Amino acid sequence: MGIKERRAREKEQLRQQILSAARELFVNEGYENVSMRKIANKIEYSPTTIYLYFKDKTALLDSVCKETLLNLLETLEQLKRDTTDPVETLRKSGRAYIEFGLKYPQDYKLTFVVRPQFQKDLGLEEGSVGEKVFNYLREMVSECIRQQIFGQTDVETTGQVMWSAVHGVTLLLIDFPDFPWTEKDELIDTVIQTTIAGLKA
Amino acid sequence: MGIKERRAREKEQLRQQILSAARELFVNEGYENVSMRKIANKIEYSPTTIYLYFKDKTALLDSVCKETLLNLLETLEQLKRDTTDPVETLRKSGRAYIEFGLKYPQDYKLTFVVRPQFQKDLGLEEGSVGEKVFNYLREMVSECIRQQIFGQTDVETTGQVMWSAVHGVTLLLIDFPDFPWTEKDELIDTVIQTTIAGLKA
DNA sequence: CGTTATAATTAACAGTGTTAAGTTAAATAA
DNA sequence: TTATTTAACTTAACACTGTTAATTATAACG
Repeated sequence: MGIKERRAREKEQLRQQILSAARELFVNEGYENVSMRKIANKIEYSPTTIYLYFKDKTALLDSVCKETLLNLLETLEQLKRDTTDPVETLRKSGRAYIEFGLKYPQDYKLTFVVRPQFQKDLGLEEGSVGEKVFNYLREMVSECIRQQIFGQTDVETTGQVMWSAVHGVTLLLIDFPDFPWTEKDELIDTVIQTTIAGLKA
Repeated sequence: MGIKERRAREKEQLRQQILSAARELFVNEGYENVSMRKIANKIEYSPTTIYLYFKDKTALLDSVCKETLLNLLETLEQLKRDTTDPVETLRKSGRAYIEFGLKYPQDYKLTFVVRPQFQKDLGLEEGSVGEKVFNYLREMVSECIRQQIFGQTDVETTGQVMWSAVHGVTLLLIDFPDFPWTEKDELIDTVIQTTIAGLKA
């Protein structure tokens, strides 16, 4: 019965091929400017073949974003293993999050800005990768609160405040590259430190 | 020579008619889901007539956004006139900014997220409305620093930190409406207060 | 009235996401 | 091996999109 397995493997391979072609095009040319025919051309299949593997264009986008989030999650969890002080972990995580966004700006925007617009019910639903990323944030914040480092005592609100700050500065740096920002690293540090200081107060 | 004036007036009137039809549709159905034909239908003209008044769809979008920003600017400046305490002004301005974004989410995203991506030279360039909004923020922050309320002494960085926070929470609330946020008003207040507290420290 | 300028329209092009029907190729059964 | 069934893929088509060029209607001027 190795035949079925081989075929399943081949199917999975083509699925991956479609996915990486889509990612490359989405990232380089923007979701709106990439047509199904363009993706099909790139992988040398007919446009309709894609529909045998993905329900529609937004499902394709969804899969691309999921991969990206898994990537971010891995980076963050590695970081937690390497640090013990909760505030320091939070600080480093904030930095890692922002740097991830700046390193893959298109992916970041696709995941946190474009996707929710097209699939309002998805993004942070139960069991999703997005939820896992926020759960990671919850844990870190929760540890800070447990050790009575923060004045603010609500885990949810505290996490959301932190997320707002890093999300905001990430997008501003991405979207207005020509704005006379304070030197990038300094700005990022100040955003994080200010927010943490505010939470301590 | 009153004829020419009347015709110019009529032209301007139709221009405004197009603009407000476009705004209404953009806001209610989203830029992507509004076709030129839909706008044309609404004003009972042929689609191509629009092109006699606006270069293309993005130019139409541009005009809509500019109006929106002017609106925001006016709201903010009114607010400054009504308040004396600089920190209080800053707090209220942050609130007004966020509420503005939540009231016109499409406009907000188009102006601060989508548009800069496609028209890199626009958005905050010299003389633009966007620049004026940030200048407003500069003034307020500057006053706080002058009165030695903030520990942070750099006007630019301080303004950028503040902007990051409000921009971030605005977009998160817009893009993830189903996420279990802390009660909206409380979250907004906490974001602003935390950031201000952090800047004071 | 006839002429000229201008405003608005019709028809068309090249492209989009997506579906239904048709074709090819490979695996199974006889 | 040959016939049949099943899965994979493609072709053709639909109803849209933004936009342009050519054309017609309308109003102002000499």
